[in-house]
Amino acid sequence: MLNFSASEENYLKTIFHLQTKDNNVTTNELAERLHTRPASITDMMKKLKTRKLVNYQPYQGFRLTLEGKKAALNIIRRHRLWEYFLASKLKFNWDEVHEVAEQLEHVSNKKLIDKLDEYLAYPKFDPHGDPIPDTHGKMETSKQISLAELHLNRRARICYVANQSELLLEHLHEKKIKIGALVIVKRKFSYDDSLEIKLDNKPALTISGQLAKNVFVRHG
Amino acid sequence: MLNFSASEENYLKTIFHLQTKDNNVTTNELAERLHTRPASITDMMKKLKTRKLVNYQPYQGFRLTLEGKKAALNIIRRHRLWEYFLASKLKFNWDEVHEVAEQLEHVSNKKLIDKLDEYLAYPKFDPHGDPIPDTHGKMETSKQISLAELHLNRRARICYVANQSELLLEHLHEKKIKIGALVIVKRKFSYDDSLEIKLDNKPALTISGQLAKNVFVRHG
DNA sequence: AAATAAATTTAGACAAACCTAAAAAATAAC
DNA sequence: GTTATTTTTTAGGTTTGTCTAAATTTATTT
Repeated sequence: MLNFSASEENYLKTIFHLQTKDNNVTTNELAERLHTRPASITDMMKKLKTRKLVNYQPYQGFRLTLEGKKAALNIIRRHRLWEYFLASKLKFNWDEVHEVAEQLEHVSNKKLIDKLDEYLAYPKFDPHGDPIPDTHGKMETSKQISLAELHLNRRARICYVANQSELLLEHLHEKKIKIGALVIVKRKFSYDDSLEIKLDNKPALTISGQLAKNVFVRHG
Repeated sequence: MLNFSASEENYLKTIFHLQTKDNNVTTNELAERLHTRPASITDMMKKLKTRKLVNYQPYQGFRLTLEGKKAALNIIRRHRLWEYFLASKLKFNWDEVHEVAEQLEHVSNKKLIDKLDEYLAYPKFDPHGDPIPDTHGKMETSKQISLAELHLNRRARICYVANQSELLLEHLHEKKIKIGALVIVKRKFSYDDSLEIKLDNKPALTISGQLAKNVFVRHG
């Protein structure tokens, strides 16, 4: 595996997140995301092009080559493994892990990451619900979403609860909402963002938008 | 706590290790230790002086200010905590941890380090037997002695290995001599300074005086 | 299709952290 | 106490990754 500077890694990772099947990443888009200036993007694209990590023709935007994608997935693997570590072992809140992982991800030592992965028992998703690539860059294709984002009548399973305050946990207990339960959203009330859901095919119940935002599910 | 570049941190840490009560650190000394050129040391000393981290008068060598020492201890704390983590949780060999910790130590986030410390149950010594500073820079001072100096039949624990050459480390591995092991010197042969020792109450083995001088223990 | 606006690139500069080669200071040798 | 040697510093240069301002290309209006 080649070696990259922290800067190069941030570019690769961010291009990966921005590029889609049919849309190249643009200079301005990337500049904004990286809190840098368009001129800096152009500079770096030239460099990444000579390293064969991006395809780039002036004024045409850019996308990762296969090699670039491989590198990006490796960086994302590190980031998400550290996020998982921070949340599960060090008891960081899920909304605090990203910032720290941004730094840890640049420590590049294959053995470290593979041993960390093993230590964490090969987790498949990070605390935000994003899939963690394995050593070969392969990962699950589903993403964890909040109950508030779940479409009507789609079957999903509760897999995570964010912001685990005393009050929230008590409320969940009250409503008998548990990790692993099958859930289907039956109605959405845009007036107050509350939802009517069914849990494990039991009678429907209503929950607040507040609550729905903190309960996460995965399709399937 | 102020913010330092990885480079600055390496300088601070290394000055801390080199400076003694009565001897300033010299330019060449530091250059050799950091695998850099003397001219680069001078450059950096000027910078660290304006930041009030070292006392430095041209041609007179340098030493850390109180502020610089505080910073150095913080970096050493990070380094040794990561070493401990790598050895105790990720099952790295104790002779592999240094290299990885050299990278991890530059991730600066107080909460991360304090939570790591807590997670590791506030270890007092790293896998090489060096004491780990606490949040305030305080650490154990207990005197280590070499195995060669240990009295007959006194129980002690192996806590440190000096002169960590490839050969020495390999030899230790061969003899299954590990940090943390309980050791008792059973006989001393003045003919060649070799020793007969017991490790963790397993059958006695013989080691050379050469080796004994490089293996350090702590009573207890 | 010409004019205007927006996006992108080029040109030139800067800071950090290193380098080499030459000069200066301190130390050691005679 | 000069001279020679070693150590340290200065002067000037390089690379990486950033910047601003100006030029250029592409896209949008009218």
